[in-house]
Amino acid sequence: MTTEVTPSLAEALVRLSHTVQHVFADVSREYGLTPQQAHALCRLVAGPVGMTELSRALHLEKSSLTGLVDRIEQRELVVRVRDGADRRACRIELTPVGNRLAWQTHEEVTRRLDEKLGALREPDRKRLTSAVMRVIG
Amino acid sequence: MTTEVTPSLAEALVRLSHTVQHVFADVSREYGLTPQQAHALCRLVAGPVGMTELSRALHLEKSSLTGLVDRIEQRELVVRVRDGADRRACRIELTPVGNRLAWQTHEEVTRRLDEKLGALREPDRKRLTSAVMRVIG
DNA sequence: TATTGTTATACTCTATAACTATA
DNA sequence: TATAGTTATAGAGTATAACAATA
Repeated sequence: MTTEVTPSLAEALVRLSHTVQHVFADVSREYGLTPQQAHALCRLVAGPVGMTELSRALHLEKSSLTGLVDRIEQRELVVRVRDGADRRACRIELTPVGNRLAWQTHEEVTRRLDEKLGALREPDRKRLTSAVMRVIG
Repeated sequence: MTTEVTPSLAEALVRLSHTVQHVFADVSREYGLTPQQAHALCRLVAGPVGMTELSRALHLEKSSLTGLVDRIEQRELVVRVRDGADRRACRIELTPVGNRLAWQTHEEVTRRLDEKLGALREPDRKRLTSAVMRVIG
């Protein structure tokens, strides 16, 4: 007889995050991206940002981001656009190809997660979404 | 005027999982571990497993796991124990030090997430937990 | 002085392909 | 033949420290 213990919500969230990361990794890979590259591209869909802000969003040191952006820029998925007002700064912008790839990745990740959420009804989804939003601020 | 769009539940879960990863990375680091090492140690708390099974649990190629285990074994957080029955195989076991570190990491991650979950009332917690359980199977 | 971003360096993580030893 | 695990290799991700240019 197996003793099945219901985990705490926090524990469940840790496991969820690993599951989501695996889905994210699988999808990224199918589109020829590393998970980190895909994460950066998806963040840029919301609009161009500077290196400092992007590094904060991705929870990375700025110096770590330099190489990451170098590689996706070499693949022409993003461009560094010099800031007109502040000559130290730049904005990282998606190219049309990068934008398409970001959306495709995002859609496919969402689709696979939705599959797993299949049985949930709309009122429950709404409630859960707002609960999650409260947690992540 | 900003147009605030409510994300889908799947999108909210992706964002939540990034938040959890950041907490996990912070805590791991404070305990002198990489997130990957911490993940492996936490998985081993459930009991010793072979390389093949551990690589499946961590969503890694076996060959990637070899180095990861090498490094935590050098730090005496785990040991490779040869399997008596199958001389090709081994079980990865936590040492007492590794076990303590795994628990500490787990507890601290849980504590920080619980802080963020503070805003959530019990009915929401229960519903969210069961939705999350459905996703992670 | 503070901030933006890069470079240099050293490790860690990861996959692919080829391999050894055992089943 | 199939499975458990390793090695060799190459590339990507990451942090720290030091730096250049600009504010």
